[in-house]
Amino acid sequence: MKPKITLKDIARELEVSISTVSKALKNSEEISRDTKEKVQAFAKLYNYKPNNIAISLKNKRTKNIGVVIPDIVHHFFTTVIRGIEKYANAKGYNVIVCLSEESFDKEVINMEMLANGSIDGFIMSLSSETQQKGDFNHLKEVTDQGIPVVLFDRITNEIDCDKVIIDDELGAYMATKKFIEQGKKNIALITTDDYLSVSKARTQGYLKALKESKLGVDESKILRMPSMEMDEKGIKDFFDTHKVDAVLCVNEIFAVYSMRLAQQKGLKIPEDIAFIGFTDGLLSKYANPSLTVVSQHGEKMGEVSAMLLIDKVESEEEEETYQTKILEPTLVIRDSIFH
Amino acid sequence: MKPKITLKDIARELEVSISTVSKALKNSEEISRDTKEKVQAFAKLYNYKPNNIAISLKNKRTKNIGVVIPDIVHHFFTTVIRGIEKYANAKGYNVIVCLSEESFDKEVINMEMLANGSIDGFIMSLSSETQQKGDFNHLKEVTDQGIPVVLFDRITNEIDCDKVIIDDELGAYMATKKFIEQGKKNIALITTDDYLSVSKARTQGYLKALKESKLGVDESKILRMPSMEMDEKGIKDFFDTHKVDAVLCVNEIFAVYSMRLAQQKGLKIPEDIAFIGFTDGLLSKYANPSLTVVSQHGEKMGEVSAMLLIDKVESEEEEETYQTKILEPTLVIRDSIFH
DNA sequence: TATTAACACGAAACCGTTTTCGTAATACAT
DNA sequence: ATGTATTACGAAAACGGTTTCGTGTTAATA
Repeated sequence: MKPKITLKDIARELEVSISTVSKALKNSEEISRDTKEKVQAFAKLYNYKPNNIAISLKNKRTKNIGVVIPDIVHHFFTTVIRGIEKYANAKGYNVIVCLSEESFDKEVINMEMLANGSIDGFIMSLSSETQQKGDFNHLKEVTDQGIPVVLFDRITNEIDCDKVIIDDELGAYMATKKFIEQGKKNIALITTDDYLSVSKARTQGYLKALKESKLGVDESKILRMPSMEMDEKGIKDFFDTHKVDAVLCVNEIFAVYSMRLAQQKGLKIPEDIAFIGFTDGLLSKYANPSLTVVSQHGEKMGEVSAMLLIDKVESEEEEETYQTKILEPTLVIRDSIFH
Repeated sequence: MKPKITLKDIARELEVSISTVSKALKNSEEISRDTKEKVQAFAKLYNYKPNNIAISLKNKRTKNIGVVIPDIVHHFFTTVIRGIEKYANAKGYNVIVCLSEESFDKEVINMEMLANGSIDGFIMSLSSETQQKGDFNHLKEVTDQGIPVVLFDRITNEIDCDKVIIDDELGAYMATKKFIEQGKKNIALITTDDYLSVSKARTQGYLKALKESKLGVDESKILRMPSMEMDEKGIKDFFDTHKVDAVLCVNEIFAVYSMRLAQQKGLKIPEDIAFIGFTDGLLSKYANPSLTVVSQHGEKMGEVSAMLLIDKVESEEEEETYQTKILEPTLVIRDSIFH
């Protein structure tokens, strides 16, 4: 056991003052060549590394960023984290991940834990419960304290801060349009309740495309699930009672599961029924047939979020100007539709 | 903007000393009823929360744990993180996640960043490069400094610390045995080079089961990929040149991709060819047919790791006794084999 | 030789807490 | 009236750094 060595230790051993050691290690002009060499050699020998906590306390900067997300097992969020990590690490920041698990209370608790000095800023995506409740006081408190926040994907307009989203409406619009172009007539949508900002936007895109076409909207072809969680029975019932030849799903799990149901009914994909999902995850790529998806570019989203946050954290002036970056979704064509 | 309030602020406003405020907030017996009430009311009114960084510096405890893993997009690791989060959060700890991305250098850099006071201990799974190099000095340095480390899944015997693994050999043994019982004669293994501790153990389990049976080992039926990364061509070539009726894969991606290849050749699963993978992820569950897997119980692994680590962190005596927890793998039977 | 500038370093404050120890003021016993 | 407990609080050190400012010594200048 060789415990960490401190400035004080070096100062004692070398019989100089702590300030001299500190300056010598920073190569300050104030210190003589001799002393600097002596101190630096000693520090190197004993592998001196400054204590991050002490520096944080002094600088009031932790070089940590807090990420609060609903879930980590969903592929989309993991790619976002990867993007955040990538950018943040390159800038010398660490990432503290907290999971709200779609719970409002956990989101609040996690934010409070981190807001007391542990982090320089937040990157977050709201839990479904928070979006449902519409209570954003915990966010307001944090921004009021001058802690920068970046919201991504699941955002709210009630908080003034930087935001990063993809154009969910456009994504759904593109997908639906694709179905229409390919001659599909009965296009279903499997989504969730509108309290989830992304589901709402996607539903709008779907509706928009249908309204623009001669097909028109048939509300009965929209299945609204209570949450993003899988409900096998709900989907099964829907397929047993509705005849459709194309399905747009707000995530990939709904889509892949639906594909399996269709196959069990003996339907051919994409001839009899075609599928498009959201989120370009492993599931879509390795499904059988592979699933066409609207890619949300999670990694890019993470990078952009981290960039916005770190810019704010490191900018001296506290400008009160916020931007919303809207990323373009792209359609990744695979075997679940014609091509 | 209302910035955070400190003890000093309260002391100034109430015209008492900082120590009195500190004690009053802790309900110390030393302080009179009146003063305590006054201070506590004031603190509540201005929403005083102690600064974590200052407390960390004082206590030499951060209540942060560092998690260094090769990748976050793999389902297994995300479930482990979730398990860690769950336990750690319940104990009041935050989780700092760093990704090595299978790179030795990144692993070293991340550990060094965190080891200088940012965390109370590490939970990690080694990068493939680290296992390949066999260089564990960065781990040794950390443990030498008295920072507790828990290794999970991808471990090494060269470091004395707590470890959590599943019995990979047993898992592979169980899976192979299952194939044999079901009458499969040509059982292939798709694995990686042996430098990955888990692949090595799984290969041993596979070999053991075959040796025990009358089938015996046929080395040509083992495909060793250079890494856990997908190499579509490698697998395709293997299937084009080998006739097999059962395949054990060390991860789910290899398995799901192999299943698709088999289906493209017109083979029936599981009649003509059966599949078992490792890692019980979304992919296995939603594959078509669904994939039988050896479950690694990632979440449990995370919980156990966090428990071991926090126990060490919070124990006063620095016992030099380490344990290795070996979790039992379980076979999750799905449609890719008979049942 | 007296004055000044440059150099090299140390003392001390500070970041926000916790905690030990000392002490003034009061109450009580003798 | 004197001595002793008890109460209620404050001063100060400590955690490990950074940074400002002051100062003694030497060297250069007038």
